[in-house]
Amino acid sequence: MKQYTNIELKAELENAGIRGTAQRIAILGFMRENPVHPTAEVVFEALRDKVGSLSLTTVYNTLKLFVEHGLVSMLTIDDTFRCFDGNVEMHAHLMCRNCKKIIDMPMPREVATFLEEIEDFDADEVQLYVKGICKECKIK
Amino acid sequence: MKQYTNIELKAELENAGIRGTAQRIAILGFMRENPVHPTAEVVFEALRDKVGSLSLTTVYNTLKLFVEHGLVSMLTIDDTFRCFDGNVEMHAHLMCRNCKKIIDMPMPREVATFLEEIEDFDADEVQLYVKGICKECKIK
DNA sequence: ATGGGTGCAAAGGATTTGCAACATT
DNA sequence: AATGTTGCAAATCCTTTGCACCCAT
Repeated sequence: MKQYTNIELKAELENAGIRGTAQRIAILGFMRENPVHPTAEVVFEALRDKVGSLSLTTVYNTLKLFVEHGLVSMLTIDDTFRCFDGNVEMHAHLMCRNCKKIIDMPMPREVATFLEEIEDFDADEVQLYVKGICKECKIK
Repeated sequence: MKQYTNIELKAELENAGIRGTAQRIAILGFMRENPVHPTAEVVFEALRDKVGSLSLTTVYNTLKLFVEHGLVSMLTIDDTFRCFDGNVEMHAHLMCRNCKKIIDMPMPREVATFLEEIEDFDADEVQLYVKGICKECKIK
């Protein structure tokens, strides 16, 4: 997994037009380096001991800010939790109904074409969500 | 818009394995006859004066029950509201970020193929969500 | 010193749950 | 009678907000 330096992360934040504070660098670093789909709570628990000072409020506010600046995306695949994705490239998601694991998949090519063909609508985001049961849960 | 008789609605409920009470018939009728994507609150406001007795709690519980029995589907296109769709055929949704209107679209054919090709995962639902700005909001 | 950032505590809001009354078989 | 259904009120949970303090420029 690619590692990012604080310098790189700070530059990315400033390129996006926001200040590179310690909390933001830590949160962006976590999102970039971990190919998971964490909730704000998960990000907070992962970083609370690694960052000098960090509150759950800041994680919520920061992730929201990151979404507004296109640094991360928000997934609404499940109505019971809100999670985030540090990979903003267009891709699809599978979610296991049993273990709630979210798996990345390439987006079918035709979806990009579909987007371009939509009339009378300025699309800026597309999400393809598939739900079902993953292999591990099926075995049990 | 197709009209449904109470007899038809009751039969549909009973086919799904649940009792056809007055509240359920009214809610299912509303979902079938209105090609909108209402929240529980909207369904409640639309029916509260038309049904002898109806509570918001019952609307919540009933829509949840309907989803479990495949009578309606739940959309998670927006993280700030949960809405439902009386059309359970596979199709895509566009949502305007400004007016929050949700528009139905045919699902790109390749998505069905994509579903079949997924390995090690038993898919049972797919949602394609597109967000952007609708024509009416763009004009303003 | 000024504007933005953080974090605590409190508020907010949507949804669910406990439970008693009610309806249906 | 027994079981399922409804609806009120209360509880719950996630997220946002108000505000005082802090930091960086």
